Amino acid sequence: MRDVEEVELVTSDDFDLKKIFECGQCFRWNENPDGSYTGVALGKAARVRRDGERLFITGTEDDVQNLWRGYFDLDRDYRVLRKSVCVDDYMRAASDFGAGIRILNQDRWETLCSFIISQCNNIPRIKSIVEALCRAFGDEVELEGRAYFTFPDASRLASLSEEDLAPIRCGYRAPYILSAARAVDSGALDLEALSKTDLATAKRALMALPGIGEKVASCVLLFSLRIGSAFPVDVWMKKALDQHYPGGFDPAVFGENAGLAQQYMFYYQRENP
DNA sequence: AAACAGGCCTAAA
DNA sequence: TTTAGGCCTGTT
Repeated sequence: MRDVEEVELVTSDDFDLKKIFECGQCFRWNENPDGSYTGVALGKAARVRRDGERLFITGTEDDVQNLWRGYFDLDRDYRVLRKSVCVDDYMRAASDFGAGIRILNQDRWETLCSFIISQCNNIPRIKSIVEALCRAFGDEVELEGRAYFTFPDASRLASLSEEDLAPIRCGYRAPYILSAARAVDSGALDLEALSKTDLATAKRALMALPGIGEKVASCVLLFSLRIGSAFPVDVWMKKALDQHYPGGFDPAVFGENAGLAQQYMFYYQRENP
């Protein structure tokens, strides 16, 4: 294995690789035996590792400035954000426990497609379907002598048939993927434009597509459109809310940080069932 | 073997 | 407006 160029990521305190990659927001990063993570995002394969307090990622300084800085949301101070969601004892505990989580700014189309796949599936299967999709239709990229595959563009999938998707074994989600791909490819659904609108507008536009409901739409808003008030509620979140807010709950108390509050609640619930 | 998994859709009250 | 059942597939 030849030496791979690597640069240091400068971060604030709240940056925990395990929590960031395993709090349910992404599906393409995997832990290595040494505790580093390898994954593919934004068209690049990369490995991220911790060395004490320091953090390194393969690639160039340009990659950090142009890709990873935004992807890892490095320009926001999560210690401040974390404090802002401590509205009660429960949230204090949850955000304490989840300290280190950051909300990634992921590719919009990849996020939409991945969360369509996520419905009624467990994480291992979501990951295996996404991986199969990339292997079949993405571009090959190399890292440390190994081949990885980028997430295929909407335009690449738009021309496919359900039969073409059969090998990835995504079941009844195949037509949903294709219709979303065609909507994005044709411009009927402009994800970048939606990222400049508000929660209600963006959510409505996404939910107009078949196979995209409240939950999937909310994940897309939060994880790729930078709409921080989005508050995805899945089965884990339902449990958490029933348990801690039996009288009902309005995420508006968190304002623009509702999504981050959701991540803390979700992670706390999953790790302490 | 039958139930279930990080939803969504449709039909029916 | 809310609720039940079905849906591809893989795993337990």
